[in-house]
Amino acid sequence: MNARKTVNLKTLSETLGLSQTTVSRALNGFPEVAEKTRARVIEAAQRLNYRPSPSAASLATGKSRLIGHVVSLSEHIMINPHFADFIAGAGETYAQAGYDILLRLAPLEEQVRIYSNLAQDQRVDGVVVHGPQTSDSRIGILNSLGLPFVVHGRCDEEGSDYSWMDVNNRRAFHRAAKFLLDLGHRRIALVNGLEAMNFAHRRRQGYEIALEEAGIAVDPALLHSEDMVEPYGYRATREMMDLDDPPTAVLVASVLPALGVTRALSDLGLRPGDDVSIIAFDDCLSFLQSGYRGGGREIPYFTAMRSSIREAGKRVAQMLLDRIENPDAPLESELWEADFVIGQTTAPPRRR
Amino acid sequence: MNARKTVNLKTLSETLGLSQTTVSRALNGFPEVAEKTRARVIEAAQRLNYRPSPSAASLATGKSRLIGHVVSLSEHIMINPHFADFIAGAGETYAQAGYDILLRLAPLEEQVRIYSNLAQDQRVDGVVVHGPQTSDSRIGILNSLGLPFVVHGRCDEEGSDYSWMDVNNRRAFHRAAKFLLDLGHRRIALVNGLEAMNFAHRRRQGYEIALEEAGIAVDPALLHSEDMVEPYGYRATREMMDLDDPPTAVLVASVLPALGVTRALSDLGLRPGDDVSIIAFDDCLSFLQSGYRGGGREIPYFTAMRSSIREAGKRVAQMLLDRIENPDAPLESELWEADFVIGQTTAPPRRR
DNA sequence: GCAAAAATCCAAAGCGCTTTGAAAGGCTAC
DNA sequence: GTAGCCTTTCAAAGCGCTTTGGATTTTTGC
Repeated sequence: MNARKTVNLKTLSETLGLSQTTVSRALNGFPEVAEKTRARVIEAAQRLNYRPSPSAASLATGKSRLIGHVVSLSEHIMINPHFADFIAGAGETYAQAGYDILLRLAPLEEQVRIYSNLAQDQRVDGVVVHGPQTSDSRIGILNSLGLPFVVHGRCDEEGSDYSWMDVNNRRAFHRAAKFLLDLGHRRIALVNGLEAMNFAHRRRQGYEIALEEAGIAVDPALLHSEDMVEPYGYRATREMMDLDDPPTAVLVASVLPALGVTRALSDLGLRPGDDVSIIAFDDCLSFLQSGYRGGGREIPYFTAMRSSIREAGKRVAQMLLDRIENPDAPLESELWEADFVIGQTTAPPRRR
Repeated sequence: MNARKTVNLKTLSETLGLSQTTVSRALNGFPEVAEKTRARVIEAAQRLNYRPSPSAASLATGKSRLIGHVVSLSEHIMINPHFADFIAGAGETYAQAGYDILLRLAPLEEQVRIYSNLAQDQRVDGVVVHGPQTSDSRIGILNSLGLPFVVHGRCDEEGSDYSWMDVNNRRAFHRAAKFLLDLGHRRIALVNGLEAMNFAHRRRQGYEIALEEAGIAVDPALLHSEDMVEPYGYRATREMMDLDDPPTAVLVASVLPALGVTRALSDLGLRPGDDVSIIAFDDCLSFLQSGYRGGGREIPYFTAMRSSIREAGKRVAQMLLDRIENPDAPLESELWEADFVIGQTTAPPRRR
């Protein structure tokens, strides 16, 4: 009825016959207000549908309750589809804590400037760094800006310390390669992500170490490094299967290009597993997932290294919120091991 | 050197020997300031790296330069992957105009409340409505809140008027079904999206009208309606191919389930096109795209109805920004026609 | 040359919140 | 009863911007 004008602290406190100070403190849980008063205040606030203005609060406190995610469109002018799942996880955590996501698209080379601006403007309370390169200038800048941040992944830069959460990509790929080697494969291809990205770099290391341990030389013709999309897997596979000595197994950086790999094989009349083995890194992308959540009865399609990127989003978000709450706490980092699941796409190599 | 404390309007105006008013107006392009003064002000602002505080500006003007996107996690607890591409388009438009995205995850049933809060808090200057249902309560609320918004899609609710941008889904599916009918198919399946969504509802209408025109009864056994993910296409296809009278062609709501359809066929030793025709709605998802941007030489894989969801994002964002600039302008709406492209997955039905 | 109009610029009042520093009220202890 | 100590509440000063309603200066018109 009388919700004509939106009620603010002033009118609320006048209604209650209290000062703005007391009302503000009552609502923000300060100890120096009598519980009885607090109850009165809270009741009135709810009844009058009072909500503090975020911009006013932000101006007064310097906190925006916004978390920055600056993402770059990758080569194909797209948002990395893995990002959607990451953000789904992170967003859930933020929502519970009363934070929102501020999303900005910007090419990598502008991100340093953007972080500076976001920090100076106090537009966000913290940021998540996506897709760290092997050596990444964003880290140093963020540290010097004093803006809380957590890196999803790592970079190998010495010196500056920072919070991060990563999957043990090197070990995962080492293990997968070893699995194929143990099956008897000798010609193993790596359809990797962009190796400027640190995660891809590490995956390659794992792969190479395994080959080395088996006394097998790395063949550049079996190495690919691109954005992890479906057509890439297709193209790479078609190329390699044309070689004189084609691979008998393929290690793929994501289920997305792995789909391309299977499509290529299918075009060639080959069957994954029987003819060519495939192991993919499975980020548990929700729109591709099959039989993972569903009780585990079904045999998954791909043999895979598996780690939910959505769970990673949750965890990174939580780490960041913790840092924001407590900026002086020691830096944290977490390394997750990927699961290894055996599906239908691996078998010993076919005899020639 | 003296960048100790961040420079604000006050210090900047003192440095210049001007009032805050003049400096503010000079920077915001008001006409009543001499061009010479304006130049001086702008120069000084840049030199001192002055940036107006967003929260202060927001408090003073009531504008946040934030666009709200409230998205619900769909049944599979995921962000719809189509959304990522939409936001990639929209984000580009926003970035150019100096807006950011405020992203919030929330189940559909909470969105009405959330919109009310966002409006009351003046946290966003406008919102994009995603995934409109056939009858959607969000529209009415937004209109009564006076918060500028544009709907991606439409709802069929009478009465309340609103801005929207949609693809002509009914016509696209009508045309695709007709194409299959003309090829001689009589058993055509529809692997649709969730029919609570208006777009899916309209697609089904197009499909049914085409069948009706051809004098063919709709067979419920050939109708599916679920979240558009890969395993869904797989499962639906496996089920239908087990029928006594299996379909000879499938109309699929997205390339994602279409991948599942091909996987199912491949498992059955059937080839898309030769054995079973497939037409998919292709949103030009960037991570699946093949040979679309690349000059058009290659024959696309799927025969498809095609409309870039990324371009839709761009357009919707622009429409929203226009509305925010000029809230009293007449409502706009746009209906896009999908392209129809012939790929490798359609052929006349195989003779029995 | 002078009144009127136009062009510039300014002081101060918000916007709605948090927080400092102090006052008032209520209680205990002697 | 009153000094002293919590407890509870408050007035007022920001936070950094925009904007209203003048004031001042310059230009224009005749």
